[in-house]
Amino acid sequence: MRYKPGYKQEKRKELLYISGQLAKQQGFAATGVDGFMKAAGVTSGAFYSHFASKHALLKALLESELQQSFSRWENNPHNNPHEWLDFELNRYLNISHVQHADHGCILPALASEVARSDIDIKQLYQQELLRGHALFTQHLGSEDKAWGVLCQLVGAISLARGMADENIQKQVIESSKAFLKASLNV
Amino acid sequence: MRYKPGYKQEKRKELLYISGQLAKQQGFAATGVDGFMKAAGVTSGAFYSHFASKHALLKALLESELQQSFSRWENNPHNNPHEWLDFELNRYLNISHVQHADHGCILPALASEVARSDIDIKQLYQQELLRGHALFTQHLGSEDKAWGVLCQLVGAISLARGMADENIQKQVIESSKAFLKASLNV
DNA sequence: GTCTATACGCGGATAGAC
DNA sequence: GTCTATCCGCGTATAGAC
Repeated sequence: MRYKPGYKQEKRKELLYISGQLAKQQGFAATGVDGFMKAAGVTSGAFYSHFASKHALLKALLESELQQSFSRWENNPHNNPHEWLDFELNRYLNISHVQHADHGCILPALASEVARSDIDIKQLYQQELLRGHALFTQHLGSEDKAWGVLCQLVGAISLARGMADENIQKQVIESSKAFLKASLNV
Repeated sequence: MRYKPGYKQEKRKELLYISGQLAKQQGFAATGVDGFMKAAGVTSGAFYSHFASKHALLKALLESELQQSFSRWENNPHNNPHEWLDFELNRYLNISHVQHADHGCILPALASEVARSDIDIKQLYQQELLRGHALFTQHLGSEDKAWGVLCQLVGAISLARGMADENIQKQVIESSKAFLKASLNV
């Protein structure tokens, strides 16, 4: 065998990482298989030895990215609710997240593409998001607040990314952050 | 002349209306010029006598749809802040809006496509959204609250649309609504 | 496992008849 | 103003050599 055992698994992870960046930046549907693979330094022919179809890539991508998001939330080092929330808000609602979608959360980047996908994509998405919601509920002490914060985070980044001026982008996320802090007396 | 004067303008409005529904449902980039025109009962050749390019259609679409959203907010019949907000929340955050994107607000449907568009699209988007923000500020008495509510509305619909089960969709928007009502003591 | 080459369809846009 | 026909590039996916 010309390739080490375990090579394929590592290569797959690498492809997912690079494709994830590109999908978040340019959109998943808008990027061709050629584009994804060119960014990873291989050709489109190689793609199909890792994924059955482009649809399969989207599913693997969502799973990988949502699990990473969950991990980040889980690894928040703070314990008391106030500090925990503050840490998340500062990490999520900042100008760098608005301007560099490729290194950001997949939720605001691909929400509308998931909304237009078929049922198995939505089920995966829902399942992972419910895990996130449970974690937020645990820290915020309320299911409503947990959804409220999640929706606010996604909405703020989504809206800010459409703005032409950086100052307006900042205004949106800073207002959103202030609104959340005032709303959650935790 | 075989066509009445004013015909072209009316036809353009009709094309915008139908294209808007399709763009919100399927995505703008994902729908071809053929698709838009087929829905309107004409062929792709006719398209180019109304719009210079597909890009020009997106711009016209955003302008038309955002002005409609603004009009809806403006025509809210209530005057006192509490009733005004209640009316908006009930209109925006309901299961029908989640499930029928084609008749809904353009913000959650095309936010990510605007984020990936060029500067003149973003400038138009920003300009119209700032008008909306000013209106919300006027009724809520706070710029932070106005952005907070706008972000929450967009985020809630965006997240809910990715959910596989209707019950979870309802949970998201009802929680979001409850969160907003609790946060805004207007 | 990755490469090149290729089949085949769809996308945006234009030309010319009516 | 709208139609049909068409150019050309890009997209997904497959076949076969290495």
